[in-house]
Amino acid sequence: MKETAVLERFIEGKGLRHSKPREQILSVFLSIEQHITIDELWAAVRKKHPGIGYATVYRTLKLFAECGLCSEINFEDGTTRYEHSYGHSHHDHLICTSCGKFFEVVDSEIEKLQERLVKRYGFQLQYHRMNLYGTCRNCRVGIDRRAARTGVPVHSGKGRAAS
Amino acid sequence: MKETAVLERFIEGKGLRHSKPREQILSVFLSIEQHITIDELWAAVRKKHPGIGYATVYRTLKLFAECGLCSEINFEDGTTRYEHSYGHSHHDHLICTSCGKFFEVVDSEIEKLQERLVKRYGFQLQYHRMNLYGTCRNCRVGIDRRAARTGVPVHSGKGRAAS
DNA sequence: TTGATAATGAAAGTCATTTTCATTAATTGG
DNA sequence: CCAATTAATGAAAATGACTTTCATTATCAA
Ligand SMILES: [Mn+2]
Ligand SMILES: [Mn+2]
Ligand SMILES: [Zn+2]
Ligand SMILES: [Zn+2]
Repeated sequence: MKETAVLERFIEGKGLRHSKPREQILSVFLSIEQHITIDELWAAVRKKHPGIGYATVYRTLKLFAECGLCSEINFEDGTTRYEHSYGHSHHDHLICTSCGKFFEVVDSEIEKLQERLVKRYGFQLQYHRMNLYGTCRNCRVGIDRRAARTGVPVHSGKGRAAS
Repeated sequence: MKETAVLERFIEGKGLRHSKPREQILSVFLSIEQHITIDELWAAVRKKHPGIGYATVYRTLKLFAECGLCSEINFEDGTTRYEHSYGHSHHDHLICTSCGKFFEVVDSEIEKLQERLVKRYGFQLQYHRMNLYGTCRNCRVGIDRRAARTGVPVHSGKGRAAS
């Protein structure tokens, strides 16, 4: 099913009303393949549809989340981001703490072990969030160069996750 | 080394000053084995030491984080929590979405696979955050009972993590 | 004891949401 | 099509969790 159809069905199913702003926001949202903040999406939406207000983007994104078109992600930087979720399967994130570059990753073995882990505690897993923070190869080159200049090594060695 | 000593050394090392509020906050913080919010800690601190202000608790917690006495955690509920980190090794969290009960967990196999995963992308892991959300056994009993009464099944079956 | 200055408490400021409310726009029964 | 009903919207105000400011207090080295 197409995303617009997903939205329409959801709206009808809940006795809500169709509206232009929602269609326009969906169209712009789908055109951007990113982990986008409300402000960023609002800016993009306004370029094509100047009248639309922040609150409408905000409310519409919540609606999209409800009908499975998007999901919220949190990289602990103080603002929520949204990503497409319809037709996109589950994935986790690998984020460079230096330049912000990220990858979407899945490791099926880890996913299996997560199931095993929660079962040990009598839990039934609903969802999980796994963010791996580190430095990408590019940034390490820069860091090493700086370290060579200053004589101060910046990263410690093996770098096993802590805290 | 004792936690108070960790704090003292850090303070001396940075040329800061000892102060009663910091000692008092540390003492109360250490007495509470929880994932506590600033407000909760402030409330607990004020019971014993009424004069202490929110800002001081806030600043002191940041200080503790700097010297490794506590670390921040984020359960995506809008407020940051703090947990003891001195003498506590890395762990992840298993959280019941129904009652809020949680477990601190570690799966060494997962930790190894995380290393392997990031290497594939040329990253050097610094730290990670893994939160597993689900329903605990107790809550499922309640849910099943409700379902039996209403005839509406609440959880779907296998329940593999999504989103 | 004293001067320099770090620490503190109260209050004000930020900033990302979240809600309110008057107005606009879908929907629906005539 | 038309009017009544009420959901949706935009602008602005309100929230809430931090963060910072600033006048005052407490430390501490000399
Ligand atoms: Mn993603
Ligand atoms: Mn913990
Ligand atoms: Zn990078
Ligand atoms: Zn529970």
